[in-house]
Amino acid sequence: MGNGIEVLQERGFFKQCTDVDLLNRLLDEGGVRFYCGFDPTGPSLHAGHLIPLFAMAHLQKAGHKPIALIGGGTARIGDPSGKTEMRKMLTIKNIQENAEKMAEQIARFIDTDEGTMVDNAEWLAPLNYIQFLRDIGKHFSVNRMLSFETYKKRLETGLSFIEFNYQLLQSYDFLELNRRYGCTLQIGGDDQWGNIVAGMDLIRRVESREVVGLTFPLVTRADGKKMGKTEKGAVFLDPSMCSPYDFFQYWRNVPDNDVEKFLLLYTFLPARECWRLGNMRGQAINEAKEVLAYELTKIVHGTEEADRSREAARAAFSSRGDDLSGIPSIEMTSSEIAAGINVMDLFARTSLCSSKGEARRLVTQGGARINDRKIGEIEAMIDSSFVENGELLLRAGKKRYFRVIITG
RNA sequence: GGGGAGGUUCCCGAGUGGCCAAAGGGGGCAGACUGUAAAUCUGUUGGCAACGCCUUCGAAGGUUCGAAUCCUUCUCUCCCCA
Repeated sequence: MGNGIEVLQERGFFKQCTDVDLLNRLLDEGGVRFYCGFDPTGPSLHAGHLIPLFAMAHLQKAGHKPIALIGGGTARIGDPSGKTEMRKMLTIKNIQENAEKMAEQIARFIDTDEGTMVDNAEWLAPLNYIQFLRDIGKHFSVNRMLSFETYKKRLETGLSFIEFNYQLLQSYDFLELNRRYGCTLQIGGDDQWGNIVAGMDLIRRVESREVVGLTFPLVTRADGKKMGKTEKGAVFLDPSMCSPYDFFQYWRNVPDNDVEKFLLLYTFLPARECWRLGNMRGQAINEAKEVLAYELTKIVHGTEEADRSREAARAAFSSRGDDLSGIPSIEMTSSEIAAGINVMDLFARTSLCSSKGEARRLVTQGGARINDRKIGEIEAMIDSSFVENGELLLRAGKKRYFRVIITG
């Protein structure tokens, strides 16, 4: 078994490292304490967080000890890295709620025994300003900070002092984790490079200890679309914000040229298998996409949901299978449907259309179907005669499905 | 603190009294093509009880028959000076 670094390199997690030789020496010794931060600025982790989660899992499998740092303190500030605008301030209560949800989600990826989940609010919140400036602030050169790309960019659009301080806080986190847990490695997305290097420098100055930083490449899609974005927003890990079926479908529909890369990054399948699947061409690569979607959905939502999603997708798009239960649904009473409901009203009630105007457009343009029957008239009334097997299968366009289950 | 420039629909960005629900681009959605891919082409893109009505152009007032466009106050951002 290797020290973990070759796994990361082989699978595409390796972008930059502050000192590869040192990293190798450290990892060879085994049991390295490493950390990665997650700021609880939203109610759920999303596709963009998957890379660090998988990286942590790989390193843990190689025998190292992860620390998932929840940025309950730093989230009160907002990291300007990679952003062009200031992030709006969140309430402390809000941040705490987010933090709890994120902790649960992170726990799906790493084994969280022995207190490997910490919140930096623990040491950042009680900080004394004057003391912090004396102890930590003196080690930072504004000139140097301004030379960083992230700040340069923000100088054009505006950078508040509070955001400018983010780097000091993240550096202090690294220092604190080094002191408390002997943490010697910080990993993160490449947009964190500046912050990681700053933390490394701080530890060298204050503790005279050498630590290492490693970043992952920022993942992009071959078609230039934003990673993890759907028409309705981000691909969240929280099933109430993005259903397992929709999550599955996002990965099932990834561009051909990304399949191999994503299999390596977002599944635990052996690299050899990823390459094999990624090499498929034409029609055949759909099989590889299904594997990608299935494996990832399984990790995030569990085997049962992954099975249901796959079955539903097969039933909807191919002749294989007939179990559509994995497709998102709402319920409607039989008396309600017996009375009849207008097509537009019906579609507008599902997540297929967000307004009646949108539903009208869908129907007018010929994209609305119920149980495979095209509905082109906006006045059309849907009643019991449309029901099959106790439900209505609504379809918008070629690949968006939704079920209306008739009850009572 | 002084001076200047600005805040427009999901985003960027036109519009400086009626022809403005607001150009253009991006994004989204739909149709054609196809492999539940990409690329391309076409249409469409505030809401609704829809030949009409309502809400939107930083916020609140005001002028006017009529304002995103004019005036007042407030607020936020950027730039220059201190």
